[in-house]
Amino acid sequence: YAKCGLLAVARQIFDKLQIQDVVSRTSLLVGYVEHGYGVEALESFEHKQHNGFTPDAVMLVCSLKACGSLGAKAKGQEIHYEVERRGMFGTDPVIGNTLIDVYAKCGLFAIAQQMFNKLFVRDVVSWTVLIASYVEQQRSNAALKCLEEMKLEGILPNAATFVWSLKACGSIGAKMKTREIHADIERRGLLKNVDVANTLVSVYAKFGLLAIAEQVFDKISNRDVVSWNALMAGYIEVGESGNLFYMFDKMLGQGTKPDLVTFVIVLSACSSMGMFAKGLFYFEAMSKGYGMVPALEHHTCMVNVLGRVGQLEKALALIMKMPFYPD
RNA sequence: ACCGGGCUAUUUGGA
Repeated sequence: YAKCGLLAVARQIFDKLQIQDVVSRTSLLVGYVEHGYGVEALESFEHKQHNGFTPDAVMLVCSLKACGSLGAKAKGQEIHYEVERRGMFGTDPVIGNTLIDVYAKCGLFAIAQQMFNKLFVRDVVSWTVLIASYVEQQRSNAALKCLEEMKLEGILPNAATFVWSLKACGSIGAKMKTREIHADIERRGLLKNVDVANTLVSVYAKFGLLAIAEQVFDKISNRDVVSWNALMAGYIEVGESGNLFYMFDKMLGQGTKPDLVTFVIVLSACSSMGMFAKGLFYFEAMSKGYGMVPALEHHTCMVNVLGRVGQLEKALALIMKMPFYPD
C-alpha cells in the first residue's frame, strides 16, 4: 500500500499491527518519501525516539533520503552524525552513497565530495551520484572527467551513469562527447533502457540535431509519452512547429496519451510561434477532450500567447481569473 | 549453515 501511494491505508494497517518493528516502520517511511511526503516521512522517523528503538541501516538510509528530498540540511547532518557515532559509514556501502547524494541535494557540494573521498569502496552508484552532483553544480566538464576516471578505475557505467553523463553533455553543448557516449550505449545494448533512450533523444533534440534525435526515437521499441515529449520539444528548438503538431497527432494515432508535459510543450510552441487560435484550441482540448486540468504552467503559456499577439488586457484578465496564485 | 519482508543514483515541460 505504501509503494502504491495509498498512504492512508498503509498507515491504518501499520497502526493496527500488533508488532511495529523497524521493517514495518521503514516500509511506511519509504511510502512517504517516494510519494513526496518528506515531512511525514521524517515525522515517522522521529517517532522512533518515543518508542525507544534503534533504527537500522536501511531505516537511516530512507530517512536520509527524506532529508535529501526536502533539502533538510540540519536533519541530514544530524542523521549523518548518528551514522558516524555508530560506526556505520564503513559497514554499509549504501549509507555512504546516500550521504553523498543527500549533501549534494542540499547544495552542500564540498561535503558531498568529502563523503565520496571517504568511501572505502566506490561502486557505480558512488560515481554516478558524484557525476550528478557535478552536473547540478553546473560543472559538467568535471562530471565528464569523472566518467573517464571511473572507467579507468574499472567501474562499468550503467544506465543511470549514462543518463547523467548525457545531461552533462547537454548542459555544455558537448556534441562530440554525446556521439561518443551514444556509441557506447548502443554497443552495450542500453538503448533498450527507455530512460537512457529518452535522455539521448532529449539531448540531441536540444542541440537541434533533430535528424539524429529521430533516428534514436525510431529505435525505441518501448516508446512512452516522455519519448514523444522529448522529440516534440526539439521541434520548438528549431522552429519546426509543423512537425511538432504532426508528431502530436502521430502520437495519438499510436495510442499514446498526452500528459500535462505534452501540453506545456504544445502550448509553448504556440506561444513561441504566436499561434493564438491554435493555442486556445489545445488549451481547451485539455479539459474538453482529455479530461485534464490545466495547471499553472499551461495558463502561463496562454498568458504568453496572448502577450505575444498584443492582447495584453486579455493576458491580464487571464492572470486575474486563473485558478492559481500567479507566480 | 542457508533462505524469506523494508534500503542508495536515473528520462520530457512554462516564466
